[in-house]
Order: sequence, then structure tokens, then C-alpha cells
Amino acid sequence: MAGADQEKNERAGLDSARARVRMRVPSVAERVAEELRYQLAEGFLVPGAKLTEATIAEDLGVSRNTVREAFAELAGERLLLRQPNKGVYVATLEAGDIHDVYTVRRAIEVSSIRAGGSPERIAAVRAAVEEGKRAAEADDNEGLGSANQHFHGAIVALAESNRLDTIMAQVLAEMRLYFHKATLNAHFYSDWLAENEQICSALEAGELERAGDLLLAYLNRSEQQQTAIHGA
Amino acid sequence: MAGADQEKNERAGLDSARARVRMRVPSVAERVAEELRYQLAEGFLVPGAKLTEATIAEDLGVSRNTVREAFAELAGERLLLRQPNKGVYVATLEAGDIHDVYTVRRAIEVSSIRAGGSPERIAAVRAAVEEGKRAAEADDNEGLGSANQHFHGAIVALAESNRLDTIMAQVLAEMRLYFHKATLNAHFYSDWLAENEQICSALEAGELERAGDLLLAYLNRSEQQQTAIHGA
DNA sequence: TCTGCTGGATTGTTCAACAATCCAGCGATC
DNA sequence: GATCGCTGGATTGTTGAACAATCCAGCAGA
Repeated sequence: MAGADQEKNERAGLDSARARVRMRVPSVAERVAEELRYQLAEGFLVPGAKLTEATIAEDLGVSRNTVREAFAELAGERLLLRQPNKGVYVATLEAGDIHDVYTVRRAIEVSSIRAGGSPERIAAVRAAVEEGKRAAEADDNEGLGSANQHFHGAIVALAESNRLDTIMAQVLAEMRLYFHKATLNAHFYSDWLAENEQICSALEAGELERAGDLLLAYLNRSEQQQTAIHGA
Repeated sequence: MAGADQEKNERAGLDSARARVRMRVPSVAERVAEELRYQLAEGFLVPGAKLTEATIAEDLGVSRNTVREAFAELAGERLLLRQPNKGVYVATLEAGDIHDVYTVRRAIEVSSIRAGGSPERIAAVRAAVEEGKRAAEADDNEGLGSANQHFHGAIVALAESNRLDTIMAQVLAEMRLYFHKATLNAHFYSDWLAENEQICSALEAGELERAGDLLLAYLNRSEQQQTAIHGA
């Protein structure tokens, strides 16, 4: 979910014996942002809804200024839209946004898979594929969705780039917000479950070009489907 | 500079006759962020420098809370680093950051150029190349740097993706901060001036694969050079 | 030399206030 | 009846002050 944040206490340089872990105590503003992110992902807050500073502040028992800080963060992630002097609204799908999001995904996912990755990272991709299979067997729609996100997240993680990871996390958060569950009718799943398997196999076999092509084809098709469902 | 922001008043949907332009009056916090971005790009604030809220607030004649908001924005862009309870510092180059940044650039630049673009967008790339030539003739080091940034920005703009554009703008801002002028010794320039020309020609000729390969090679070499100069 | 304390400085957060802006409603006018 | 202008209420933008929490450097003492 908020996978974009937890790498802040990365310390490649090990301090002698025990690496002091720097006990992460999120600030209040961060916790507010986290809570809002959660509500957005879960569909409590639907696109277009207006968020009033005072209301949220009171609901969460924090100061209006703190809420403001959280808003700024989420606006930076494109989850909220700030309209000066009017208020902040949950982001809505504008014309071209679907294409835009998929353009980003094509860029970073295909590039990542084409460069390959360490065995551990590849294993993580495999794990996501298996996770999807298990969810399918268990008829767990919820689980299928997140398995798919894990799959694509793991692909980007191949590149071992913090920046790409956070970009991907943000894009996935956007997609969760826009395409919330509704569009995940089970008839899609059979398609990409098999396809993820294929992509993963190609990756494991070192056929990076083919893996990239398959992934690209998938993303193109997925964009078409989403565009067909929601407006252009 | 802050090319990441001005597209906020985009209105594809034209309102009947006169499109109301929505007179952009940046909020105070935004102006503070803008000022800091400027000072960062210009080298007034060097990596590692500490920014004290109260000081900046007084210097710019704004409230501490407002400075805080600006800090949050810049921290989101990775230009500042927030260390809880300690303060905010100008971002410094950590181990692996160079590779990380170039990984992002490879992903989005190569992907963008491989997909080609409209004639107008291609013309913009050409314009950046010519801008570089002129700067070279005039021995304008400053101009050479920004021409190069325009070139790579124009390449990403081929994809016509707001999201990719802002990502690229942020990456370029990071590079301005880290590699500020110092590393731009003129002997590099002859290299990539000719190379930009080649890439642009290939693009104009529709030889997208070749253009992508050239660009990729350039980015790899550039990464090596930067890594050689700064630490790993 | 190490330990532990302590005071000062800075950040994190809250609160209250006020200016600026927007919006809906409501007459007044043509 | 539609348009214009006003007005009042609500919300945002920004400020200033306050206080708790945290960090850090310096210092006293073992």
C-alpha cells in the first residue's frame, strides 16, 4: 500500500555491530496521510468527493494545519486535487488520464523487465504469480487484485531503483482509486493469470525480449479494456 | 525551471468562445517553494546544507507554517531531505543515487523516443539541438547546459504524458542540484552535441529503434562519466 | 575516558484569529 | 422571465503565538 515510504530508513552503511533501527515513529501528518490513503484505496472516498479541512481535522482529532500538510502530500501523489480557494477533491479521471497512466507503466515496467534482475527479485515475481493462482482457486477476488499489483510491482522492483519503485507505487495507488474493484470482473482474470505465468516463465528463462513484448502486449490490451469501460 | 507546474491550468475542453484562463495566482507556499527551487538550481543552496524553518521564514517574510508546506512539497520532489525532529537538509547524493536516476531516465526517455511523436514534438527536439549548437558557438556554458536539458525534456515530451513530463522535470531538477555546473567541462560537450544531432536525425527519419539505441548508449556513457567524477 | 545531566535550540503540533475568496440566494431592474 | 448586482455565510489561505517533544553540545563527576 504505502510501500513508497518504508524505505526511508534505509542504511546501506552498517554501523559496526547492531544497526540502530531508528525506530520509525510517523509524524501525525504522515499518519493522517496514511489514513486518507487507506480510505481512498478502500473506496470510502470516491473520486470527486470534496474534503473539507475542518471536517477531516475534527474527525481525526488533529489540527487543521496538520490536515493541510497531509493534503499537500497526497496532492503531490495525484490522489487529491487541490483547487485554490475552493477546496481539495478526490482526484477524478480526466480525459487522457488512462492513456497517461499506461504510458508511464509501459515505460517503467517494460524497461525494468528488459534489464532483467537478480535471482531473488525474479523469485519475488514468481511468488506473485503463485499468489495469484492461489487467490484464483480460493475465488478470492480481493486477493486476485492485490496479487496482480504485487506482480507488476515485483517487475519494477527488478530494476532495484527506489525512484522507480515509488513512481510505480503512486501509479498503482491511482489505479486502485480509479478502477476500484468494479472493473475487476472475474472474466478478465483467466486471461492475465495465464499471461503472468508466461511472462514470468520467459523472465526466468532469460528470454528478456520476449518477456518485455508479452508485458507490453498485456499493458496495451489492458489499456484498451479500461478505456472501453470508462470514458476515453 | 519549474516546468513541472505550469501545466496545472490545462483545459482541453474549450468553454464555448473565450476559454477562461483562470488567472493563476500562486499561493504564498508555492512561491516559497519556487524561490527555494530557484536557489537550489542556481547553486545558492548546496547539497547537505541545513535549512532552518525560522530562518527561512524570516528571510522570506512569511510564516513558519507556510515554509513548512513548501518544505513538504520539495521533500516530495526529493530535493530536500526531511529528518524527523532534526531538520530539513538539501538532498545529498547517496550511494546508488546516480545509477538510480539514470535508471529512471533510461526508462522514460528511451520509451518515449521509441514510440515516436507528432511532427510538432519532433520539431521541438530539433529546436533544442539547434539551441545547443548556438550556445556552443557563443561559448555559452550556461546555455549549453540548459539546451541539453531542453533536448532531453523534449524527448520525453514526445509521449505527450503529463505524468512523464513531471517525473522528468523532477529528475532534471535533481541533476541540476547534484551536478551543478562543475561537471560540465566543455570537453564533454563536443561529444554529445554531435550525438544529439544524430539522435534527432534518426528520430526525424523515423528510425526509432536506432534513435532509441543511440540515446540508450548516451545515457549509459553519461552515467559512467558521472559515476567516475562523483563517488559510486 | 566514559557517563549522565542539563540548558538551549529546533522541530512538531495545536489553537485562535483574520483576510481573501467563493458560492448560493435574493431582490431589483429591464 | 432572465440578467445583474449585492450580500451573508462558509471555506480556504496565512499568520502569530504558544507549548510539548526531541535533539545536541557542553560540562561535571566518577
